[in-house]
Amino acid sequence: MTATVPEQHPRHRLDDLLQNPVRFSIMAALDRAGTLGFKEVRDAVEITDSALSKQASALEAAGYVSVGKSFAGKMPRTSLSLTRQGRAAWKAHLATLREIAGSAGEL
Amino acid sequence: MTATVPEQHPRHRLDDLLQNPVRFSIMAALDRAGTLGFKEVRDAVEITDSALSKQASALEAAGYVSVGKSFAGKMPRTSLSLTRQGRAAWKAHLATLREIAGSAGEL
DNA sequence: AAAGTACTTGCTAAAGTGGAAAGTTCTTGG
DNA sequence: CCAAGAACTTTCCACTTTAGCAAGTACTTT
Repeated sequence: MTATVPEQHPRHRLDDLLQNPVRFSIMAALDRAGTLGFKEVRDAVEITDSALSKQASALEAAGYVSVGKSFAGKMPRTSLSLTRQGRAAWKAHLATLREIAGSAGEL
Repeated sequence: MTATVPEQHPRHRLDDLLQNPVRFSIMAALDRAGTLGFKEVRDAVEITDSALSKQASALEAAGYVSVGKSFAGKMPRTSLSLTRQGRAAWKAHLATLREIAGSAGEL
């Protein structure tokens, strides 16, 4: 016979990092846009520089977003984009949300 | 001319209460099932009695779920179900999530 | 030299959680 | 009648997360 693995609620598969609405929104914005500048994300998600800086660092540390430093003329430009891993985590998270909510046209 | 209301990120419309994965899962379970007993929810969502009791109270206080006390024989039975308001909040929350994630087949 | 741009970091205070354990109110077994 | 359970509830508490503000860094512009 095949051993039955104790089913766990899909909730346990939700990504802790993506639970937070700010990070969720950042990821969503990047997923849509591909790459965005610091200010663009800040304005799109409507948060303070401080908050974005912190959350972006958290996402970077997790390997979900890559932070690129370049220059626009002489001024520094920080651009954000999803890493392959980040995109995968994002899709998995959405799939889990759907699973919990009941995939049927609901969500 | 018509005054332009400063657009706000849909994130601001996410329901704080439904942000929490446990409460999110409880709501999802009740939305699907209609009514569930305390133990059923506890087992479905995989949480401790303590946690469910607390979160259920929070949802009740918010007017999202109605907690019914009845008897199964002589033993008390607590049953939970969504209130009209709770169902509305649930749908709105999902709609906002979809909006942020990018409604296109994504989520 | 002073001010500004683009971020980053330190600090703090408030909130949100969960687990363990004790408490409630009944019911049932000995 | 008393000890045990069942079905929750509440208290206590330790921890984690976050936001916001203020200060700091590294340049550039006036």
